[in-house]
Amino acid sequence: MAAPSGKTDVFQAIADPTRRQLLSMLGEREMPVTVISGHFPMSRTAVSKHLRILADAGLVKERKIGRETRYRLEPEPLLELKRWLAYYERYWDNKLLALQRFVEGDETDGTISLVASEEDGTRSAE
Amino acid sequence: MAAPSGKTDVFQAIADPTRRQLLSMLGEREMPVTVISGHFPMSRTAVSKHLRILADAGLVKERKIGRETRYRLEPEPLLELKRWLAYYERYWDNKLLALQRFVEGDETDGTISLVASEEDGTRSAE
DNA sequence: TTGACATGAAACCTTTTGGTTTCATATAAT
DNA sequence: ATTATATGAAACCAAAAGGTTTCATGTCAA
Repeated sequence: MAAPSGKTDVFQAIADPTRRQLLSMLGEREMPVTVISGHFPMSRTAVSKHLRILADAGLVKERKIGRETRYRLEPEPLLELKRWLAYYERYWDNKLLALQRFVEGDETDGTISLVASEEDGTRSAE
Repeated sequence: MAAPSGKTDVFQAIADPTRRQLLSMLGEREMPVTVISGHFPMSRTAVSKHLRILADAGLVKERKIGRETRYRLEPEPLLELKRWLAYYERYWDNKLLALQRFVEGDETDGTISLVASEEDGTRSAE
């Protein structure tokens, strides 16, 4: 499960479904490893390794209390994801996209005409 | 690079930096494989496989024109990511979070008192 | 002080990933 | 008709990922 190396990328960190579940679970409340791993079908050690990866990505913070280590969500690194995603917002209100495809459609064999996207039934010139 | 199997998860798809770069490149304009791969330090075949993964995730659409295949961005699946991320917005304007940590911070002696989760009834107050 | 918890580190194993090279096929160009 | 281009499929490979089991260490409870 990834060398315990430092600094994992946030995209990488959230790629795994188990880790996403961990995040949502730790968002609710801070929890020690044993309790956390009780919710998963894998060994405690495996969960522990996932937690390390999340920690390396800064998505989770640990805090020792007596003999147990509690983990909690640290949402800040998700902002990077948010920023990345923000770039693509421009494609959702798809005026730009429609225009772009119109232009591209032009320099081909003509088979493609500008069929607009699903939610824009208005405009399907032919 | 993943068996050419069907249906790749979008989180998985964007985990790879090369694939993220592909997305941004194909957002600009539709392009054939050879041109695309010219921008990457790896073989054309490798790029082609990345494109297949993106296509499996629905993030990219292909269209054959003569002997070439052109790829373009299909942003729609990113909405899943957006929705996922939206859940964590609540942690950024962190009133809730602050309160939660205050309560948790109270039981630093290791005795878990009242904070019992839905499913871990096992460890309730004593 | 002895024993039971909680946890991480190590070593190990199997499957997936990201990449390569070689080959086959379809279309274009001469 | 023949050759060149564009691309995907196959077979192969090394490294990373996701797990497991075993062991060591630190802390709490009797």
